Amino acid sequence: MSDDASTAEEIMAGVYRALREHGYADLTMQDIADACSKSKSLLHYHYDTKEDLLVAFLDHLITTFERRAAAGADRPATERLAAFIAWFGFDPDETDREHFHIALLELRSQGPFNDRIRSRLQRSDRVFRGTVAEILEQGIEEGTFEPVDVQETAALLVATLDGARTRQITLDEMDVDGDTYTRTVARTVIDRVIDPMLAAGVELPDVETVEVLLPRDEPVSIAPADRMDGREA
Amino acid sequence: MSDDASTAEEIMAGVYRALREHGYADLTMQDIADACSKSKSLLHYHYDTKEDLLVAFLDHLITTFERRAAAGADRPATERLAAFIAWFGFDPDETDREHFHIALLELRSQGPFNDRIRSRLQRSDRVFRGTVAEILEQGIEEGTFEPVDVQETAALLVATLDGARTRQITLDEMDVDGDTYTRTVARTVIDRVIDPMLAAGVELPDVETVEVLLPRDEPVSIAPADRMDGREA
Amino acid sequence: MSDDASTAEEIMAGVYRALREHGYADLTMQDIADACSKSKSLLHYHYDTKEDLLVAFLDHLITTFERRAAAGADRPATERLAAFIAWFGFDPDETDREHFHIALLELRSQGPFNDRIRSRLQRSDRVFRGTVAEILEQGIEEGTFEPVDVQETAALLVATLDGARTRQITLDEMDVDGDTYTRTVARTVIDRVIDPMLAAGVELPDVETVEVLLPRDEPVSIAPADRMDGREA
Amino acid sequence: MSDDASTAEEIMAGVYRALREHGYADLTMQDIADACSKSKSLLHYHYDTKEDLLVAFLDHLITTFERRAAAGADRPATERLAAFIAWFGFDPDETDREHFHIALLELRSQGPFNDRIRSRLQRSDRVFRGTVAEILEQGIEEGTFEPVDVQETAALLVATLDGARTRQITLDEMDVDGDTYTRTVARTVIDRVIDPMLAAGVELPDVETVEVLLPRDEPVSIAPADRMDGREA
DNA sequence: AATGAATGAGTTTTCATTCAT
DNA sequence: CATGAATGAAAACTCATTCAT
Repeated sequence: MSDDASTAEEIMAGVYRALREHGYADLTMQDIADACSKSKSLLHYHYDTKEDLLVAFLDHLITTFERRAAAGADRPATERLAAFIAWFGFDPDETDREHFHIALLELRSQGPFNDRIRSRLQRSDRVFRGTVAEILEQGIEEGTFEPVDVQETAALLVATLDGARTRQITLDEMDVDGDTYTRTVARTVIDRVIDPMLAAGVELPDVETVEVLLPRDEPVSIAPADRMDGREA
Repeated sequence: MSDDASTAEEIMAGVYRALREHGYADLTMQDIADACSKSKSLLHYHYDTKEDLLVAFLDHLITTFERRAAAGADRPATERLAAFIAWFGFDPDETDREHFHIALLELRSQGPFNDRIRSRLQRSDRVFRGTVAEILEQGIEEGTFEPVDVQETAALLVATLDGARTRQITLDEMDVDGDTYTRTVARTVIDRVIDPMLAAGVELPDVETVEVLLPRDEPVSIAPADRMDGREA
Repeated sequence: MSDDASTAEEIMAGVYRALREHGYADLTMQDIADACSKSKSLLHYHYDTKEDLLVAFLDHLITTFERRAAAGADRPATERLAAFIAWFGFDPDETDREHFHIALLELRSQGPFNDRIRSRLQRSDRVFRGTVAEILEQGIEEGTFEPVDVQETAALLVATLDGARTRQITLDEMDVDGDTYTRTVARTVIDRVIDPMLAAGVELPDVETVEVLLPRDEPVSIAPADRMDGREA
Repeated sequence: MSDDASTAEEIMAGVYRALREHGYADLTMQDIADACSKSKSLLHYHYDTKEDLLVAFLDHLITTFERRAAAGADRPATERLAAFIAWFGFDPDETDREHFHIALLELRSQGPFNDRIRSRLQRSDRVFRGTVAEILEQGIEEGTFEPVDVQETAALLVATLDGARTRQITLDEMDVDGDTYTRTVARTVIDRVIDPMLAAGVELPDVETVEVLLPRDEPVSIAPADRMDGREA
């Protein structure tokens, strides 16, 4: 299995790299093949069509995120929230993080036109908002957060952080007062939205130093059944 | 010139329609030609390359927005801000508004890979944030807004509204508690961010009923220089 | 029109040549493009798919035959029948004739698998048998043929001549007693089937010397509407 | 050997089935592999190339026919001739019979382009015509047939029956007066060609009820030498 | 200004074949 | 014997762009 999984993983890594180098619109099977040092034919051996491959990649991307989010579930709510915000904009391994968002942004532009991709984007939205909502609920139970409408707040936070991230990526290096777009917006949303929500005496850990979710390079094994379906019996 | 302008306008309208029907990645010159009932050759007569055409279209899109924003500059700040928010998510002519955002979203995915497009996206960001910042300054001067960091607040509002809009478009009909994503987020941002910013006794006009920017169909003439110059630096 | 028709004609001639050089199974669009000194793209400009092109070609082939058959309709029945038989196996321009049959044979192998091709083959069968049946009826009316079952006889003659022709083509130069397969069979079918059908004193003209249908190279104009449907308006 | 033969037989059966389902032009090794529930690799283990496999299949097809024909050699000539005709068009197990002819028809279209296939088609022609010729000679010796040119008559009969069969297969369900093409033509050829050839008082057994050649399912062992030798001269 | 015809470079996909196991 | 993984070569088809008119 380790060998099989490795091929699938190499392909996923290839999509990842190719996607951020070329963008969705200019992404060719050849680009992906080059990015993982395999042949185009092999990609088609594992995934019937380009779309199948990209859909599998989206699934992979989201599943990876889910596992990372789940991995921090035992920490206090304030730390988890700080980690979530940090993941959007303060990761020291900026490059790696940015690539995740670029990949998602690129595929996102296909949402309005491709049902299969849209259904994955919807899943990713449920995962994002669900994660934040769960953190908020935990905080309210713990007494560290004032009671607020959890769904609305989650929607606001995700929209804001995602919007900031998207703008930063697409505009590249557009700074506000010498800081990145995402950092500026994240700080402001903490000041204006999150701090007022915290119970008296509670403080959000510094998003600059909080440990971001999972260690970055934990291998996420790809279940062959999920996305490998060569044509032969 | 009226005739020239009309052809250019028809082409721009064609790009607009083709872009939301096919998306950037699958947009062909033929799609655009079909959408404006012209021949591919004619598009190439006016714009040397497909990229030239799309860049001209982005310029057109942003200029149109600028004029609309400028047109409301004589209204009070609270009304202007309500109108800006409404433009993102409460326009009764939902379809038309959505198309603007789809068009922008599609081209945005090219930002990281295309300098010419990115420079236009940067301009559009300056226009968006600049408009909000100017409204905030006006409100502070008028005394209807408490003094806040104008740049930060503008960045936050634009990121939030844009993020919500983007998610709504790409996810299509993902609702939060029976409302659209954008509406939910807009209401929440008003509650948590804008209302606390208003001076005592001041109220934001209802975003559901405020008049949204400019009349939608004012013709925006397209300067020939913008579209004929072939490659730019 | 002459110019348009010329392009369509050149393409048809290219299919004709490519088909006999490569056979249906190994026929590529490139083969056809080479055979008419055009680009593959041009073929796709005029015909959306390879299948469309081949279907158009079959239509062209059958229509051409129909016109040739119709052209001899004023001759006496015995002469027409002799000409029909000669067309199958005694044409002095053997090469040209053989190509028609090779083309038909190749496409025929697709009959059981392709509805559109099969419907054309059915049309060609109606034309072949109809032509013979009409000749027989004319002969019976003229009194040169004994009354026979016209449909059955036409079916027999077409099956026999076609079967002989097919075998000759696929076996290549399989001779019976130093004559070609088709010649042998044609002579035998004249002796055993046709001669007994002739009225007393009537003789079938010599199939070796009778004039075969139409002059071979009359241009058959191809109605653009029938088979040209580029995508542009 | 029984096990070896069984694998080879399964493969031959696979070619048979795949050929009639997909046709020669669209026949892939994968189709054949699927049709015999084996892997592509196994096919290549037994036959170096696709062409080798198809040539072996043709050999198999013809050998099978030969054995069937030989098996009836002790019956009277009229019965053998009726059985031969019946085999073309009156077999109660119509489906099975039709598949033989489809398979042959499909490979036949390659005759003009492939020497190895053509040589097998020539062999099949010799077998067919030889069988009929031998029957005719036997009949003449027995005194049931009038003396006729045996070669010519055999050529005529084979061409006619084959031509009818081919048309029926490629046109599918083209009937003449409510009967199948082959039946109509077979009846007519009996009336016009065979009956006049019979000695006075002799009658051809009813082709509808005569026993057709061999029992259909006798296993035909495949000589290993035939299929293992790779390319032949 | 406008178009239809034409093309070259490239795209996804297919497929016979090979190879390691 | 038998298979799954892998690949190179080629297939149909696409598309931005050019050109003659």
